[in-house]
Amino acid sequence: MNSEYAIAVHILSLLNQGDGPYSSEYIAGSVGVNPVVIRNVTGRLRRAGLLHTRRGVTGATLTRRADQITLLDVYRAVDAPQSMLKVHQKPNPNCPVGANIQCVLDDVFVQAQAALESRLEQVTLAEITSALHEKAS
Amino acid sequence: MNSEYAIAVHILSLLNQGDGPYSSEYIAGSVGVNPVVIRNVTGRLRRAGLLHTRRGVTGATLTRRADQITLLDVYRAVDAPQSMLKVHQKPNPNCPVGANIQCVLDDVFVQAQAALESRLEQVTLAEITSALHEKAS
DNA sequence: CAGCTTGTAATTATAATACTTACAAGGTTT
DNA sequence: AAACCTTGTAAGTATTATAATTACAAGCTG
Repeated sequence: MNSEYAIAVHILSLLNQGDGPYSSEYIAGSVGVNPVVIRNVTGRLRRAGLLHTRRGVTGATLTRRADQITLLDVYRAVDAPQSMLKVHQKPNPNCPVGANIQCVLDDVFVQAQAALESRLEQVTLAEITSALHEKAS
Repeated sequence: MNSEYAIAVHILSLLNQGDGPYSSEYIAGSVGVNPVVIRNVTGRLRRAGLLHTRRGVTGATLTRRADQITLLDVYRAVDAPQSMLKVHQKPNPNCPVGANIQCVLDDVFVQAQAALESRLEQVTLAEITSALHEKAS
């Protein structure tokens, strides 16, 4: 898991403040990374339909209200893995355990991942913004 | 996340078959990694109190029944991260969003992680063994 | 004692992640 | 139109994480 997910939420939180437009360079300053990283992440968010950008013109805008964007939407937008729990790659197919462990583990890992994603689905960008305001005051 | 967790479950599943003792080299053959990797993981499992090994003597044995070992026990035994979702490291403290995003995100990530772990807690080693037998038949 | 085992430190190899440079494509301003 | 911005992307480098391996001390057993 890389940190693009956290960066994506950070970007959307900024956009949701409203007083834009924000250039990729400005956002990069807030996030603490190179502007190219911002442009790559906004690219994914755009392809996922969460925001709108135009080549050559400064700023990005959300395509829908913040209470209509869940953290699961964001998770799926970035290149997040199917399951964060990794199965080992080379079990011995000649061993009764080795032959089937990947399949059995994958079942469990998918269920655990679903539980995690279900929790992310319950949090909206609007709630993140609220929490940020609360911390700031 | 590394694959030590999957390897740990694999090891415990082997031990739960009963017809041991299994040397680290034998286990390595089933898992598909170097014997040293097995010895490192069994070391963590031993320190977590899940199995018993002795220097110089072949084999490892479970310290309790398989239905008393959950996948969460195993997860905590290996060096699994507090949260699998990573917060970005260098947000700008002079920006209202950057100053608080880590804290807000961490709250959410901890909750999501708890949901995942709760699911792991519901699965026992005994159930993994059952699933393996079912697949094998 | 000889020959095995496990435990652990240290090293190397490989892969994942992060960072940066470079530049084309497109818009805006004068 | 020209100068100067912006975003989108590809490509290359640096850094870090992970995996694999070597080496050997500590310990058991016959």
